This record gives sequence, C-alpha cells and structure tokens, in this order.
Amino acid sequence: MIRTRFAPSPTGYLHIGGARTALFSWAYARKHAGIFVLRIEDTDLERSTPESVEAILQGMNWLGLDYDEGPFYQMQRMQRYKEVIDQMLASGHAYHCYASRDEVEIMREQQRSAGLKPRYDGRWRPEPGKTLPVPPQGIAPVVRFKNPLDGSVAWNDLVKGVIEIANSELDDLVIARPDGTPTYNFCVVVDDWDMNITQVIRGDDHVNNTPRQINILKALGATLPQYAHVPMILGTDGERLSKRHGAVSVMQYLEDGFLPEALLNYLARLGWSHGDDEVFSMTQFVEWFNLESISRSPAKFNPEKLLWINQQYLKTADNGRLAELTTPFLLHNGAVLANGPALTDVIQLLKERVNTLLELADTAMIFYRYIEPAAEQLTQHLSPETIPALTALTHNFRQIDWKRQAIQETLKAAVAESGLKMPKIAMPLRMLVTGVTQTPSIDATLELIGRETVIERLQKQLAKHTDK
RNA sequence: GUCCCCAUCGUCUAGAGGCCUAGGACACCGCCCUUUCACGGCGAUAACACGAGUUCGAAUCUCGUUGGGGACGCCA
Repeated sequence: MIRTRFAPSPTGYLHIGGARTALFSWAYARKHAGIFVLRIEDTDLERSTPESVEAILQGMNWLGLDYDEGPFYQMQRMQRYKEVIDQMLASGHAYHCYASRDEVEIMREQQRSAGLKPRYDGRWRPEPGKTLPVPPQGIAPVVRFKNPLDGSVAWNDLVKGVIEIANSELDDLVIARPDGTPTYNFCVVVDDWDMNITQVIRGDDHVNNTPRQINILKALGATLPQYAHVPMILGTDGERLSKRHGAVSVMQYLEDGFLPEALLNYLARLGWSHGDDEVFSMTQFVEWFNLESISRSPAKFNPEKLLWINQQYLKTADNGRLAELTTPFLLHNGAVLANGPALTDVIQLLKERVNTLLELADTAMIFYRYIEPAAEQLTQHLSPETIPALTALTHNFRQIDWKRQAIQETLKAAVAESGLKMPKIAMPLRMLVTGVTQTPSIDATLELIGRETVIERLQKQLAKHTDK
C-alpha cells in the first residue's frame, strides 16, 4: 500500500511552493490508490500558531487536496519521541552533549573562517578508549545522534536519481533539546516510520536532511521509505520564493479571483509535464502523474500563464457556479444585483473576455451601477451629426422586439439612414448607456440592460447635452 | 568557504544517439475577424551556456569551465 504525506509546519499560511508539494504528494497517493496523510509539524513552539494550522487546512480545502489520515500533530506525539530517544540512548546510538550553544557557535565560527564546513566536532561523543570531559554541574545536555563516521549514504531519489553523500560530511545532529523536546529531523524519522510512509515527497530544500534521516532510520532498524525531492519554485526574478518575496498564500489567489482548478493545473504544469498537454483536469492529472516526469531544476513562477489558464477554465465553467463565486466581488464593488439583469446572463456574456473573477465582477458592474459619462467624454463622442441619429435611434428602440438581433438591425438601419459610420453611432451609444467606452458587443449589452433603462438613460443624457 | 543538485526560446517545457534545418504553451510582435475592448483564427521573432572528448553521427553519453538553486541551527 502506497502511503505519502504532506508535512507542513504551521508557521504561516499555505504558500504556492507548499501547495505544489502537497499536490504532487496527493496525486501520487491517488494515482496508486494509496493513502495521503496530513501531518502538522508544530514542534517549533515559538513560531507555530493555531491560526497557521487553520490557514493551511483552509488552503488545502480550497484546492480540494483531501487527506485520508490526519491531521496528526507532532506535539501530541511527544511521549513516543521520548520513548525512541531513550531507546537510542540505551542502545548507544545517541549520547548527551554538554556543549553550550555559545561553545558550539564559536566552534562553527572558527571552522567557517578556516574555510571549512561548520560541523559539531564530536567532543562529547563517546568512543572506545576515549576519555570524555566531566559533565558540568547544573547544565542540562542535549541529545545528539551518533552518526556513522565512515562510508556514505546513498539513495535513489525518485526524481533526481542516485544521490550519495559521505558520512564525513555529516555531523552528530541534536535530536533532543535540553528540555527533552525532540527536533525536526528526529520527529520526521519517527513519524515517517510509525506512519508507514512509503514515499517521502518533499521540497528540494530537504535533500541535505535525507542522509541524516536515513542514518537514524537505519540505527532504528526501520525500513527506509523512498524519497522524491521536487525542485523549488522561484519568483519571476529567479530568486527563491519566500514569505517576503512573492510567496503569497494560496488563499490570495482566491481573493484575486482565481479558480482552484486553474491554480492546480498551473502548479501541476510547473515542473512537471506530460508531453505537450497544458490544460487538463485533476482526474486526468492523477492518471498521468509520475515522479519521473518532474523536472530536476527549479522553475520560475509565471503569473501571465496562470492568468491564461484561469481564463481557459473560466470560459468553460458553469454560469451558475461562476455567478455564485462572483457575487462576493460584486457586492464588494457595491453592486445591487436586484437592480440589474440575471447574473448568469451577464456572466455568459462576459466570461470569455476576462482572466479572473475579479475582472469579471469589475466588467459586470456596468449592469448593476450606472456611472454617468464624464463631460469630456460627452464632448468627445457627441457631435451635431450624432445627436439626431441617437435621438432617432432612441425613438426606434421603443418599437422593436427587445432582442439582440433586432437591436442590431435597428442599429444598422440607423447607420444607413444617417450616413454615419457604425462607430460614430455605437461608441456614443455605448458611452451614454453604460458610462464607459469598452463593453461587449453593444446589441447584447443593451439587451441585457433592458429597454426601459436604455431609453431612460439615453433621453436623460441627450437632453442634458442639448440644454448646453 | 564546504557539500549536494541542476542547466533547451524572455518564461514553463517536449526531447531518453540518427525521426531535430529542435516541437508545444504563455508573453511579445504582425495580419485577419470586428462596432470599442476582448475571444477566436493565422503568422513571425526566439533556445540546445561554453570547451574538450566518446561515436560514422550528440540537445541527448563522459569530463572540465561557467552560471543557477539548495543546504551547512538546540527552525522546520
């Protein structure tokens, strides 16, 4: 049975990078009819917050990344971690280290200035025939893992291929703090082991933790999971995405009017490919998904393409659903929906023309709030020739069947009658009725706005102009 | 600094020795459609980082250089 997991630390919202890792991990489990586990790594008491947990859950929920087990909280597994630490102490795989933080820092500083990789020097590491320093009084020790000195650790990474790291590059990492609380690398190991995780799919930034974790797992006599490290997502400028650098919350995309399936599609396509396929459903994605097709290099986030994909989904989305999703944006804009045409009709007319729901709501506003044209627009578009034509048009509008087709015919007739070019009539008409000069085709727009309103506005504006 | 990973159009990528005078998508540019703005259609510009090998033949294999990313915490 395939078992994967997503293990965020609740120190902030769910951002793009985390969402993509979760997506891949989720898709792998779904593809293999396995189990997707959610685990909250909240051992950093100082930075973990319940709000962050909530935000992460919310983000995953919005994206539809459902989990089969969890959320498990590491803070609730303390007993288990302590048990394993004691076990390792007893078996000699771990030992107490009394070196203070400052002491270790000085050690590292010296190594750094000597051009070396900063590492713990093993001063408290017990070895046969070695005399350890005398433990200082009143100081609680940390527990360090006794990492092998020789040889190397290698694994076949499911996305990157074989990776080998010499044990001499590793040092004895701290697995428990003086107060007994375990550290990240240790909790992960115990959890992945206890939860029978078969594939650890996580960000590239964990590659360097993997050999340490493998060593601990081996010391524990556990079966090793397979590892798959997915490359990072970079900002537009090639810089790593971080909290203060474009790594916005996935919920920001909800606020910006993106559809979750569009974001998911974009994220899936970022660093993973299935031939030339660009737009595909999650069902299709799960069917196609494989770790080997994940690219091995980091990818830059491209907002334009996300916008394009969102548009693709908007075009084919159900009008009722879009109406529901767009309503909050419209209300935020101050729209009174009862004062205009049915929202689904408006959406049908607009959804092919916009990139986001936000944009959809903005363009839909012409149907729900009338903004009178500005004076300079009036003088720009109204002229002595157009006014009579528009007046006649207003009159003709009373006679016809108020349908797009008939409106269009009436417009054409007005063009023929007046000898003016179509834009000379359509533009001022558009402006007088909607207050703006950019709308969908004028006949459809007028149809939706409704005969009474159209005529009323035309009369008012034309009267205003002739007064002057 | 040390270690790990990576390297095809501006961006995301296809490409697993001959199918590549390198394909697709976004963006950009041009044309068409058009009643404005879009949608759509058509087209153009644009890349195998560099240098050595291996091979009859290399974007694909090897090595080096350069460049990018990651990691070096009692954070996760």
